[in-house]
This record gives sequence, C-alpha cells and structure tokens, in this order.
Amino acid sequence: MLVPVEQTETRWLSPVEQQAWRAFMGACRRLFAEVEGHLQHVAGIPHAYYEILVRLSEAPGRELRMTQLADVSISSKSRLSHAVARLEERGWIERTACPTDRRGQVARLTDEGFAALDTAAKTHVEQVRQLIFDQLTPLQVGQLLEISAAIEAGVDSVSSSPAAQACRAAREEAAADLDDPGCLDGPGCPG
Amino acid sequence: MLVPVEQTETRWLSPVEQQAWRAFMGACRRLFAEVEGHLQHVAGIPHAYYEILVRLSEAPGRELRMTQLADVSISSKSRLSHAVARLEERGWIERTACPTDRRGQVARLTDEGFAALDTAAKTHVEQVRQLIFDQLTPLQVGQLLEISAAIEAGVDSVSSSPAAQACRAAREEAAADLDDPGCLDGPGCPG
DNA sequence: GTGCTGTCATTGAACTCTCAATGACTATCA
DNA sequence: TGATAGTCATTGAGAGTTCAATGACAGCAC
Repeated sequence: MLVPVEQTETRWLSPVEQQAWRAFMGACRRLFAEVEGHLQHVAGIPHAYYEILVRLSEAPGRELRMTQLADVSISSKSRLSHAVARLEERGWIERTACPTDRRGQVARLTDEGFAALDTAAKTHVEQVRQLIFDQLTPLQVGQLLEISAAIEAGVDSVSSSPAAQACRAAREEAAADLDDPGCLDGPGCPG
Repeated sequence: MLVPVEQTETRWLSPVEQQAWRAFMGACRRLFAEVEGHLQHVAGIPHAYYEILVRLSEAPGRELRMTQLADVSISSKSRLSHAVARLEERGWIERTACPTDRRGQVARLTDEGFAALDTAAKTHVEQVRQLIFDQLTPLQVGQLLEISAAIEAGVDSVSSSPAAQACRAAREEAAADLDDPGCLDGPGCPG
C-alpha cells in the first residue's frame, strides 16, 4: 500500500477559515464548560455520566450491555467501566451478569437513577435551550445539523483513511519495539 | 431582586432541536477527540496546552502575564498554572517575575517551545482542514462562524443573567453555611 | 501609616479520562 | 478435543481539570 510519507507544502487556513475555527472552538469550549458546570451543580455528575443515564433511560427495560452502552454514549469501555462504578456507588445504576454471555455485564438504570435523571433533565434542557436554540433561527438549526453531519463524516473518513491506518500500525509497531520514538517529531502522520 | 424560583412547564426540545443538539454534541466529541489524540501523538501535549503555546507565540515578545494568557486561551488560572508548570519542565516556556507588579508572573515561549509548536502546527492544521474545511462549502463555513458567534453570545447572556447570578450567590452562601445542600435537588437554577 | 478589600498566582486534593495490561470467556478451525 | 485468536469488561497507573484554600501583593479609604 502506498502512503504519501513526504508532506507537501502545508495548506494553512485562510483568514476566514481560521476565524471560523477559532470561533467554533471558543463557542464549544464555553458552551460545554457551562453545561458541565450546571450538571455538576444540579446533579453532581459530569456531562458524560448524564449521557450514560440518558441512553440507559431510552433503552428497553432501561438496561443495556456494557459494550452497547459504550457505543451509544460514544464512550470507551474503560471510561464506561469507571463511570458505571461511580454511578453504582450512588445507587443510580445496577450491574448484573448477562444471562446469554458469561463475559458480559448488563447495566440497568434504577428508579433512583431515573428520578435523579428526570430532575436534572428539566433544568439541563432549559439551559441548552437558552444557550443554543433561543439564539438560533430555525434556519440556523438546520444548518447546524447539516454541518454537524458533515464534520461527523469527515471524522469517519479521515480516521479510516490509509494514512491514519498506517499511522496506527506504526504506533502498534512502536509499542512492540520499545526503542522506536514513533512519529513524534516528523511528518507522515497527517491523519 | 425578584427571581422566578418556580419553574414553569419545562420547554422540552422539539424533535428537530433534539436531533440537532445530539448531532452537534456527537460531532464535537468525535472531532475534538481526534484532534486531541493527534496532538498527543505528534507533540505529547493536550489541545489545551497547544492553545497556550499558540497564544504565546502570537503575543508581542512571545510573552504574556499569566492572567492575560488565561483569558486569551479560555482557561482558568488554576489550569494555566498547572499547564505552564508542565510546559516549563519541558523547557518550552519560561516564567519570570513581572517587573511592574510583584504579584505577577510573565510566561515566555522559548525557542524550543516555538520550534515544537511549529512542528506540531503543520500536521495539526492539515488535520483540521481535512476534518472540517474539506467537508464544508464556503457557505457553510460562513454559517458555522455565525452560529458560533450566536452560541458565544448565548453563553455570555445566560452566564450574566439575574438567575445565574442568583444561583452563584446561593452557591456562595451554601459554601458558608455548610448544612445547606444548595440547589442540588430542586429547580430555580436554570442558568 | 493602618486596615480593609480585591487581585495575582500557586498548591493540594479529589475526580475524570486515557492507556496498557489483565482475566475470563467465546468462536473458530484443525 | 485442543489450540489459537478475538471479544467483554475491569483494573491500576499516569496525566489533566476543577475546586477550595492559601500566601503575597496592590489599591483605596480613613
């Protein structure tokens, strides 16, 4: 497989692009910081945990296998394990052995968890509305949806591109061969 | 000052709004995870640290007071202190006492830091281009800019609203009066 | 000058996330 | 059946962020 290891002239961002990128980043950072702080304040959990509760609440029987839960909440398995452990301490989630696969675990939202989620959701949704949807026209909401889809597609295509795969392969090799510094100081991993 | 402590009927999100919100969140999460991973890979630093280096590199003399640096990099003082401490260990930043204010510290980007930033920037920019700008039309780039500005304005207005201020005040009171559980389990803090 | 209040920056503890390693089990194939 | 590879989920270490507390200094009123 051929991979363009030699980086051609860097395609820097145009002024407009740079402006858009920085505005986008700034807005995201401030927005999510605000949301994060609010959930921490009203429910004592980070937004990632809230997401987990939401996804569980929408699942049939309010329960899901750990791997499925990780998928729908866009979370790594490791992160989910830690998160569910914390939420279990609070009594908001229960874990039981999966009846069909003895490796598996099933996470279930408890009634306390559902009640806590319900309470948090009310002010959370109100906040999201105020922060975003009260600020945008219906037209802009549609634009945001399309832009988000495009970015999502971009992430998909780039993270499955040959260059990215070569980069990951190099990384695994480096892990096996401990003296290799990886591509820490050179081009060739544009993905 | 009058604050509407009784929450009126929750204004839930419409299907389109919820779809847009989830798509937006998902895109952001995956996008920034990708960017984060890339910078960690090529430079060994998180994106927040990269931002700090960028802002320093743009400052006159490549140096800035800590507070100013925190402002422009949208970072808390605490976070900046920790971050600069790490970057100083690498020799990418130096701290010196501020000549005009003996409380102050001035952070300066070293030549090594600038070189590291320069190297990282090449592939970082390329990645941002591939992930976002190659996916969007020029029209959409403009839309993204306007939407970002609107969200930023939303954060500004909400975080300075009477309700939010009342909430902060309540929080401070709760800190003084240790038995008060705050508004952990009730409405009234929509900000 | 003295005292009070606010700002600058740092520190340590607690928490979350990532990464690599691990144990337990399933699936596949000879 | 037995060996091998792959999946499920957890764990511990290391790193970054937040929060509250702190020390040092500036600014202002008296």
